[in-house]
Amino acid sequence: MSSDAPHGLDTPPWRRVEITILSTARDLRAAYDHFFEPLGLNLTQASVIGYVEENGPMTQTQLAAQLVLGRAAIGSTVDQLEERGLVQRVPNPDDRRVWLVENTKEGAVLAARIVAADKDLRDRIRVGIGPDERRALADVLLRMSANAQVALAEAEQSS
Amino acid sequence: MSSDAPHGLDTPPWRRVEITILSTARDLRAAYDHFFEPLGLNLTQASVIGYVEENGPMTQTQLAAQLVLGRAAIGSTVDQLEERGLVQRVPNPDDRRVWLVENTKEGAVLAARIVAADKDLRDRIRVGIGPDERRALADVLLRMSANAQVALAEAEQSS
DNA sequence: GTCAGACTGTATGGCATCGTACGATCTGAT
DNA sequence: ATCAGATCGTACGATGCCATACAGTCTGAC
Repeated sequence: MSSDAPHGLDTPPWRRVEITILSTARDLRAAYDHFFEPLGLNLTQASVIGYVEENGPMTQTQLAAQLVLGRAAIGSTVDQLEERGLVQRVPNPDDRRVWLVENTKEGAVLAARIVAADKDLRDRIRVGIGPDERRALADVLLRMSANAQVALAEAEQSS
Repeated sequence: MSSDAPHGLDTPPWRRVEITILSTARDLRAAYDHFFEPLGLNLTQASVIGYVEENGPMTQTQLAAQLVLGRAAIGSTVDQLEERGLVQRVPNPDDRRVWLVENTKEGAVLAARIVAADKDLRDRIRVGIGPDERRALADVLLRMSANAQVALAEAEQSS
């Protein structure tokens, strides 16, 4: 959260929704990273462990799709987690291109604490925001995302 | 926008609003960057020129506050723009700590094209999204931002 | 006046993610 | 059986931003 230029409710920074989305994203990331810091994790790392714990072993591409990140980003995240023994890559005999990422025992233990910290922060972030508002929020965001992707594709094509 | 793991409406990626915000932010940035690419600018650079053109010369700290970025980020952006002769730092006799950032003639010329491209893309991104929805969106985002900042401050304090 | 504290811009190092290119592997059409 | 094309994970360089620390400058209290 840009501590230099805090961006509170009192001083709506700019009328442009787009800027607000970008800065909110930064604030969220900062908050999550700090909440996971006692566990020695950042948001992405925690998400990987949490997601694998919840849904079982899966390939990196599947993880990337679910967390909406590129394959490269997931790859390096798994590297970090593997180095710390929280996650392991298991070969898949059916498809030798891929790994199945699964939590180690240590990772599974940590996952419980991740879920707890995650729920704690999520509840804090959602204070005063109802489920209907969150649904509307996600809905509009997804539409904007889709619009942005269409615009991007057209721009790339015409160049 | 993670071209590896596109994140369309058909496949809602994860139920978590927070992830959606982060990925939408990336999509928006990608779209803006590509739209400004013919001008040789990225989103931040274009915003600086556009904002200065609209509101007159201002200090870097003011710019940072308005664009919701840190002072360092603005500083390096102004560096880049100054190098290209689009912007200049004018000393302020009343306060020798600060510069007034203003557009050069060349910058002002470019500003017109920036505003046009900006409006074009903004219209595309807002297709199917009414002003009321945008207001609600910004409102909820700002509240989430504020909540995140509170949570962050408490986390830092307790550590 | 003076001086502690606040503020401005800069320098530096770090981090998460992207885009692209690559070799390895799978798949489907022929 | 083969082979072109798609897909997987990885490597590499680039980018945008942050946090921190710093020196110069202003400001307000005494």
